[in-house]
Amino acid sequence: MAQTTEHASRSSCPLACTLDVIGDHWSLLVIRDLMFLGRHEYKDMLNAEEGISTNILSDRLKRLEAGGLIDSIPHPESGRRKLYYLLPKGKDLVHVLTHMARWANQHLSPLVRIPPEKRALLVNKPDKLIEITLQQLDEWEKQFLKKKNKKG
Amino acid sequence: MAQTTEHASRSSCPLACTLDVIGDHWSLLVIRDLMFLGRHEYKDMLNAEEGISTNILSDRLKRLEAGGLIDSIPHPESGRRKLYYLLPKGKDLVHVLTHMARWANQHLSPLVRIPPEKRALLVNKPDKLIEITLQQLDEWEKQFLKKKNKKG
DNA sequence: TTTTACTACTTGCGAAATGCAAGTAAATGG
DNA sequence: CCATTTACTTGCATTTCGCAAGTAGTAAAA
Repeated sequence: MAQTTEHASRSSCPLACTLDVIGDHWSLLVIRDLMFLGRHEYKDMLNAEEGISTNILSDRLKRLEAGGLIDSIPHPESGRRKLYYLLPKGKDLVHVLTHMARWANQHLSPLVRIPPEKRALLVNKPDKLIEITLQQLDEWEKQFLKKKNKKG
Repeated sequence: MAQTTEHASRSSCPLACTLDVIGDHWSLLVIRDLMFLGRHEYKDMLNAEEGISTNILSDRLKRLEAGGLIDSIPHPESGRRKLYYLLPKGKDLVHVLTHMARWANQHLSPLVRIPPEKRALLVNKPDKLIEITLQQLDEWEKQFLKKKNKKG
């Protein structure tokens, strides 16, 4: 149960404790990449439109790994590549992220672009969207983690 | 629709846009204070156990105000005091925060202290907890904002 | 009335985090 | 073998945060 951030909290408030783990700009974007966008490699996350720096990406992956939210395996096709994936602790943030996306759709909409089918689900059936998301993560795992029951 | 953070996003992703507004450690704690803990004054937030600095608190209040999430009025009893409160845009973050609290309860529980009645609601009836929270905010507003329909 | 205390900030400066761009080591691919 | 890819690491400038003192306005106490 490592406390992985420089804001080692003096608080026992649940929200403060959560923010100690994921309360910075970049950590949640990394989790977003893994959860919704199928970005499992360092270079994929690095090339996302938000423009994270290499040192920050590396640092955040380390922290999330240390906190038990993500893990990684060597890529099955290449020894120089690496695949990151969400552990259950990380997956359980799907509700937080989904409600954030709903909030953005409601309050920041001129800035936000969501594909229409996704937007429809997000607005009308958020639970269904969550379910679909988690299923897709399951399928990814079946494909890539099936050979080793590693922290599955 | 001001973009109030240094991370002016190059992204149209809803999550990235949300994190541009509230994706730092302190902003969500300010919103938590207003939403769940009845801390409506600067000095109350300053004295919370997380230990925010005066300049950061002042800065975050300004940003949240500029982003339309909160507003303030003079305290009815004293010209040197000030009351901050959530606008609808800020209140709509109740779902995000509630799910964060649930996540903490599930995954960070040795660190987290939640009063038993609240924990029961959080775990079993989160929607009820949200409803109660919003009602309490309504009542606060009826008491303090009733004299001026100010951005109510 | 004057003095003291409270309130919401502001400020100066050191510490910490972030961002940029170049560099490095290991594993391919040609 | 050389060139490219991949996942980082590093040096340094910039930005943000944290600490503590300071400020201006509004009471409250003497």
